[in-house]
Amino acid sequence: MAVTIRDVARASGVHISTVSRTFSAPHLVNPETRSRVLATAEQLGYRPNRAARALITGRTHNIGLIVADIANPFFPPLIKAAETHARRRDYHVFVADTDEDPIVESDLVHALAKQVDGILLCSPRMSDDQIEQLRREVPLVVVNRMITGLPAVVMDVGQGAREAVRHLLDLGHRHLVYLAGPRGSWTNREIRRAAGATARTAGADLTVLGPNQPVEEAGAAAAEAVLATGATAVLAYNDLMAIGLLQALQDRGVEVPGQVSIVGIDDIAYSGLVRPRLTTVANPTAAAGRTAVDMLLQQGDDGATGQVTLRTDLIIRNSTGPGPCAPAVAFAAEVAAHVKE
Amino acid sequence: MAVTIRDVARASGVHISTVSRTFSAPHLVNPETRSRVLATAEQLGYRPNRAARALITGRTHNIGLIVADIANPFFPPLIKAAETHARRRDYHVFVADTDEDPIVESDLVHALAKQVDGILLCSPRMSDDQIEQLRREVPLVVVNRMITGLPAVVMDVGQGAREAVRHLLDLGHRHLVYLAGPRGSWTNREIRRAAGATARTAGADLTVLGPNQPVEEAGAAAAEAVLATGATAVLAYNDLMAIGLLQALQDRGVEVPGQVSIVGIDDIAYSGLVRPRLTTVANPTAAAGRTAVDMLLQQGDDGATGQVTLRTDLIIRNSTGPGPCAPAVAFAAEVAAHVKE
DNA sequence: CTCCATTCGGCAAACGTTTGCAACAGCTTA
DNA sequence: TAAGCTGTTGCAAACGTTTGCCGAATGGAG
Repeated sequence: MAVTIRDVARASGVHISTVSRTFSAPHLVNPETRSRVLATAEQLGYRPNRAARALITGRTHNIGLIVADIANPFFPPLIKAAETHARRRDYHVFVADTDEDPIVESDLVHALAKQVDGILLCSPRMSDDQIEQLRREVPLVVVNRMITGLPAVVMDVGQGAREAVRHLLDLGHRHLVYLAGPRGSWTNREIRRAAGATARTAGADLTVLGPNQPVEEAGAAAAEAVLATGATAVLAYNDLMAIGLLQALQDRGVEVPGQVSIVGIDDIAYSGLVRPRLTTVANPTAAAGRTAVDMLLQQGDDGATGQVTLRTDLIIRNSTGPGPCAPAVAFAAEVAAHVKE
Repeated sequence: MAVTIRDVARASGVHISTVSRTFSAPHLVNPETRSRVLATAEQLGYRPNRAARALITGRTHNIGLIVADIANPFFPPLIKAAETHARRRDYHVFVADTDEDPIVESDLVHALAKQVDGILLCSPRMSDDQIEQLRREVPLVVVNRMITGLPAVVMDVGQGAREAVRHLLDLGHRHLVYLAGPRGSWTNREIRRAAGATARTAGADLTVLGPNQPVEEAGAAAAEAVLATGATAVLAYNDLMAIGLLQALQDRGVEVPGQVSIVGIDDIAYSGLVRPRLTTVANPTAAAGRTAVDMLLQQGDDGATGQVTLRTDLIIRNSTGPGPCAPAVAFAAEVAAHVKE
């Protein structure tokens, strides 16, 4: 059916091993022979069969990429970057979607394990233990989760959350809400901790609302609860929820940022589309995808299991504005300036 | 290293062929033996090696999914649906991104051909000839493109465009713009043709602006050109461009839909987020993904090469409003009503 | 008790590669 | 001139499965 190494060998009058070497170890074959083989291969339209190659070398040149939800706009840039980067290194990428379900996640790792050289686990919802377990089956790199001893690339969302809270504090907000993300999310815990600590240090209140599914609807559904807390500023687990909340508040006649300020996280492509434009913490998702691929591919060579942290950036747009204590804050700043003199 | 069929055979005291049959043809093995084998397999953590299986059966149980741009919000729902659907049928999905480049597209098909049982080509940018060519290398199903003799699932964007134009006409617009999509896009040609015909029949003007990359920036960049035409309504190749245009117009102080009406196509998740909410043609992308997978998997069985057309729906939101001839249209409608009586 | 059909399981070839080993030619070196 | 390289090629085993074929065992019919 398909043209194999054997056909090429016959057509160019050499042994199949020579053809094989022409492709996998060119320096071992005479340049003249090589070009002859290459020519006939080209002419016959020969393409090496990766399955056969994988069988003997044990390397499939495939990697798996498991995400919670392909349709969540946080992931596509990461997927795209990872895929493009992997392809440049001659790897193909299986993409799979767990629908936020840890069971599916674990099943997927098993199912993919034999077909790939490694798996990128993005924002996993499994327990640390489970991940440790799976790790013995197949090389793993986790994204957006820190597990000791496991190679990981995380976006420093804690730093971003701190900056965001400080920004709100500086604006004169004293009572904040953290609109939490899904149970099992490492990112969620990080944000919560960082935001809580920053608020506490400043003597401000932070109410946590959640857990929630990381989708727009959850943000919208939380509107009442947010208003009930009496808080004047909200940090949301992600932009999707922030946008949902933003629109639900607007529908209720609540002004943003007039009455309530909102900060999202991720800087998805559409956070700049809503009005007011969303203040948010930008995540370097594309860089994360590329870095994760690199780490996965290097893992084979040495046993290096680094953990890379990528910095995040607060992007101040128009969904945040002065809070009730803005005058006091301004006064304090002035005093501080005088003291400095 | 990994546990193979041989290990299971040894551990359960049967021949490897029996183990193989236990998995691939259970009815051929004694229930008692079968459960024993299953038990040891489970205990040893045996997972069949798909590469080896593929080598002998010729079926990889993988499919390829090639899209122009993963980060374009049109695709993720399609990818997600296809992946989930495929997995339910025990297939894994390679996802690849061509960056709108027909060369990359063709290379990708070649590269993937030997590793998959078929490829889903979504919104391909190649020429019909090239696709016909590739088709002989690997089973293909194209999405959003109609090529005679080739299995395809298309969303009836022509119908959607007609509805959209009629909607604008009914609102009293007489001079429309079609903000075209990328060269090589079948969808683009369809929309253009349908919109042009509908406008012409009604004696209205339709100016085509393009081709353009199907991204927000292109929509924004077209703002001046749109205004220069003097048109009062715009149909855009996709929501991304429509949104870009919408915001660029607003930035220039042009009221939407007061001065210019805008209709998008796709109904991406974020078309409802902008203000005014975007009137758009909803595409059943998830259904398309599932259908395409089904067609691809059936293709092996029989040689059926159907072409499925999925209907689209005009969703009227707030980016479209009355045009300059609204009174005349209303009068005509009234006359028509009287005539009917 | 014999014969036949049926069920089950073993044997071995095959899938398309890679790769260690050996063979050979043509050199260089001593 | 012998010995030893170096560069190039062929040979054959191996990777983990599937599957056509065959033989053994079992049970029922006659």
